[in-house]
Amino acid sequence: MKITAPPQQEKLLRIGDMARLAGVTVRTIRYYEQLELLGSYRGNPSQHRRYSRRDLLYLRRIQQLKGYGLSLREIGEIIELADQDPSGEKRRLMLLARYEEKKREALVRRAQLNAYLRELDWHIAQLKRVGRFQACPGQECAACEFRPVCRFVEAESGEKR
Amino acid sequence: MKITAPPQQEKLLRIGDMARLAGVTVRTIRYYEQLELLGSYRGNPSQHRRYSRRDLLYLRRIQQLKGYGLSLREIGEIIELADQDPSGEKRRLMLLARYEEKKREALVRRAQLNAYLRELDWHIAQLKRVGRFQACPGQECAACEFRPVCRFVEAESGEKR
DNA sequence: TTGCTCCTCACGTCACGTGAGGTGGC
DNA sequence: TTGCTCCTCACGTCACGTGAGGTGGC
Repeated sequence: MKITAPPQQEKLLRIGDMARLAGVTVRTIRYYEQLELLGSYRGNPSQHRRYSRRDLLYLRRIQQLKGYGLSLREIGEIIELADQDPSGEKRRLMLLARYEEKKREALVRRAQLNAYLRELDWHIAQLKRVGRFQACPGQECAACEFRPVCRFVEAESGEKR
Repeated sequence: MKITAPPQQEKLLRIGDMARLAGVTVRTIRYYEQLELLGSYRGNPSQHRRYSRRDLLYLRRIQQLKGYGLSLREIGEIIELADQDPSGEKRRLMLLARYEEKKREALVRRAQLNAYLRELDWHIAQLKRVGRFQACPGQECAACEFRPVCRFVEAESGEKR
C-alpha cells in the first residue's frame, strides 16, 4: 500500500498533524514510509506529504501491532499478506499464530517480571539493612539473612546456554 | 577496574569458558572490555585474554544489573562509583535510588503487560469468531460484540504526546 | 514579512551479531 | 599434525534520534 488514493473532498493532514494524532515523531512516519509500511500522497505543488484519515488509522494499526510485540518486519509481512490475500483467510491464520506466539512470550515475560520484582524488593531491603554490602559476595554470606533468596552466591555452579 | 591482578595459584579461564559459564557470547565479553566494564589479564605469551573467578563474578554481576533493567552506561557509573568510593555509602544510596526507580518502572511495565495480555486475548477471540475481520474498523463496528474493549474504534479522538 | 513547518541527506545510538582473514595452543 | 579457539578489524542490525543546510506555506 504505497500510494494513497488522491483526495476526494477530505481535507488532508500534514505530517506533523499525523505525528501528533498518532503519538509518534515525524521521523518515525518517514521511516515507516522508507520501509514501505506506510504511503503518502504527494500530488500537491509543494510535494509535501499529505495523509488521509485512512492513513492515520493505518499508522495507528502499526503502532498497535508494535505494542503487541511485533517487529516492523513482521508487521510488513502482515501488510503484504493483506495486499495479496483479499479473502483474508491466510492473513487471519497468520495473525492468529502470531498472536498466540506473542501471548506465550508475554506470559513468560510476566513470570520473569514478577521474579524480577521480588528480587528488586529484597535487594532494596538488603541495601537498607546490610551494613557492609560491598563485601557481597564474601565471608559474611554464610551468616547472611538474605542467603535463601540470593542468586549471587550460587555463581559457582555452571550454567548452560 | 581495567586490569585484573596477575594470577596467584588459580588456574585462569579462557574467554570461551567465561562466556559459557556466564551464559553470554564471546563478543559480549570483548564488548564489555571495550566499554571498560570488564578487565582481563594478558600477561601470558600468547596475549590471549585470561580471567579469574573474580572476573566471572564481576561478569555475572553485570548481567544481573542488566537483568534489572540498567543500561550499560548506568552499570558503568555504578562501577566507577565503587572505585572512587571505598566506604560504599554513596554507592549504596545510588543503587538504592536506581533500584527504587527500576521498581516503579517495573510496576508500570507489569500493569502494561497485563493490559496487553487482556488485549491479546480478545484479539485472539475476535480472530476466531468474527467473520469479516478485514472490515475492521468499518460499518460492522456498531453491532460488533467486541466494541466495549476495542481501542481501534476510538481512533478518531486526538491524543497528546 | 516573519517564523513555523517541511524537505533531504547522513551520521549517531545501543548492544551486540557476523563475517573476513589470520594466528596460537592442546 | 589437525582442528578448535583465539585475535583484530570493520561492517551490519534495529528503530529510530539528531543535527545540517535549505525551501515552502500561512
